[in-house]
Amino acid sequence: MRTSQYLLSTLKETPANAEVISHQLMLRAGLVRNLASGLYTWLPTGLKVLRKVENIVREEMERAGALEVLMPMVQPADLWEESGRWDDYGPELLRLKDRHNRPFVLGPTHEEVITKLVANEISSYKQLPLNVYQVQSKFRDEIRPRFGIMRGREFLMKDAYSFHLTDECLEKTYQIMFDAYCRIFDRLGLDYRPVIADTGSIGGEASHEFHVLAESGEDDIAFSDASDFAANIEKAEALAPTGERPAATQDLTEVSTPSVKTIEDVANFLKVDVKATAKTLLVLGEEVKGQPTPVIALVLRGDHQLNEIKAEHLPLVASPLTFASDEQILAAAGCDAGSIGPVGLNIPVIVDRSAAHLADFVCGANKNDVHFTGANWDRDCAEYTVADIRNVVEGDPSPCGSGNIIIKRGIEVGHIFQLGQKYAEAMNCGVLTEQGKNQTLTMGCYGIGVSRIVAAAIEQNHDKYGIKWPAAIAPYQVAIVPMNMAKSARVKETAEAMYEQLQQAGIEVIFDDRKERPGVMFADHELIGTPLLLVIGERNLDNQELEVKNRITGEKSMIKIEDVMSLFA
RNA sequence: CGGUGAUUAGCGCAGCUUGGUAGCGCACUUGGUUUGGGUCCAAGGGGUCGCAAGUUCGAAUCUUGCAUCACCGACCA
Repeated sequence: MRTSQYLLSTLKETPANAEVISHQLMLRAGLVRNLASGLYTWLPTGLKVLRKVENIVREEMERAGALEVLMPMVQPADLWEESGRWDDYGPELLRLKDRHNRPFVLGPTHEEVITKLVANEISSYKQLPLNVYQVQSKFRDEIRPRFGIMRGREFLMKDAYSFHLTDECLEKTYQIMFDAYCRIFDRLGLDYRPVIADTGSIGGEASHEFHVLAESGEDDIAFSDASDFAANIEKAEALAPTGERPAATQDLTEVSTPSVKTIEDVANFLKVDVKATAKTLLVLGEEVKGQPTPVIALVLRGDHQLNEIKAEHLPLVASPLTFASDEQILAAAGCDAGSIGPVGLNIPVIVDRSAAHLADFVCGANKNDVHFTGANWDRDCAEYTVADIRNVVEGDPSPCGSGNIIIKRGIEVGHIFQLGQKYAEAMNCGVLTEQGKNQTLTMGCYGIGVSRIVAAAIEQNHDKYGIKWPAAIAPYQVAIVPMNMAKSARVKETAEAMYEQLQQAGIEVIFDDRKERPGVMFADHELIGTPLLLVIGERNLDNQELEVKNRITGEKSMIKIEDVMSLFA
């Protein structure tokens, strides 16, 4: 490609509303342009990268035995009613109507469509297992799109779905896909980790996420410092403290704590360690028909934070997790938030394992501006259950039994699930077995955020000059940068010949034939991140040499013109 | 959904306090100059000042409403 015939679209200045480095560089290098919140146009350079990622994903899917299909983005609402997700999915699901006033959705994912298809197409166990995938645009009406391509509303996703007669067969395919995902991220040249994950709104049993490690990631990942253990913090188990709970030594005592609200304030005011306090959060319980909404108390050690995912998985607690309103708090506890405690509370109390290990602790007294000191479980509050409801923190013992927890940020670029029969059952998707009996299929599903990978790759590979693409996804492998081509016939001839030769060899080459000064060309190609620059200048032509600059290592070297092709061997 | 801030040329911004019909840098066009790290000079083109209403002889500027965009928060006991 000649730059004179190309849409280079680089920017010198960083657009004001781009926050993270990948978003800034994608705009400056002319990869994407914003259309509206969370919606982007891919420019030629960006699209080349996107397609490369897509092709690597596609090759590995084919190698894993998955079959490519393409499903519609617009899906009839009744499919979603059949699966139950019309009600469950929430406002991220964009709903719309056609001219006949029939309801549709813009697909955020395709379990319904594929399960319906398989229910219609597959009728015998002999056709199983089946694994199909597509690379297609998804639409999720995100509450807050941000970080450019990273959390857009419309984005490119590879989604695969597998269908099986037995759980054993599903597990086998799950492992094949797990391995395929590792190969994909290896080939992409990314620093990534597979982590144990929660299944979220998709539903199902076993699940792993694949995270690209980066400071700007939106997820916290808990690692063990002594083993391979890695889990999304949503899922990382906080173990109970070891040993017996210390015995009570203090009497339960009311203390006045006027206008002291937060747990830090209480600890400071009473001159105790936050770790010796318990905080009590009121959330809504699971509705029982014909009765007022129940309120549940969750008790945590003062320095710990509630894990909403763990909490909403508890049978008593409503899902999604909803905090009680001020009125509901007053009705249930007889005081305002800030003075609630488990002692004498007349609602179900669920205590985190660490909070349950406290003795002589500080907590609210269910009277405004009053707290207890010297509170003790069983003696002062007998009715409670213990559960793991907090986030792990650095230094906690790892749930794998070896080492301690460290926490890093990650960008979720892949997620695989063992779904089980949730959709197959709802959509009546089954086959005849060898014994001639109808059997519901069991499913797996496997997603990769193709467009998000482009942003994640930049987060991991950049410097102050711009993007440093891993070779596998660089838009061009090499750039020809001629010095003063307009004046030097020799430079022009050499550059043109080099361009011709590289093109003939099938190498993706961008030839900067603009009438620009060298600095402009260098800056542009460094911004775009082309891995190799061939600098052709008058001063080296007497020796039949040109300069090779490596964008990744920064190394410069001279090479004979006749030897250039050896760079691509 | 809550909070904060922004909206003036493709991009980055000034002008607004104190109302008089819009400016700077980059980018773009033309001519010249320069040519191994974002040259320099000159001349140009491009804006319903987010939208709507109001105040006023007169509104980018003051008032009100709305919209859009961004960031933070949605963990508060």
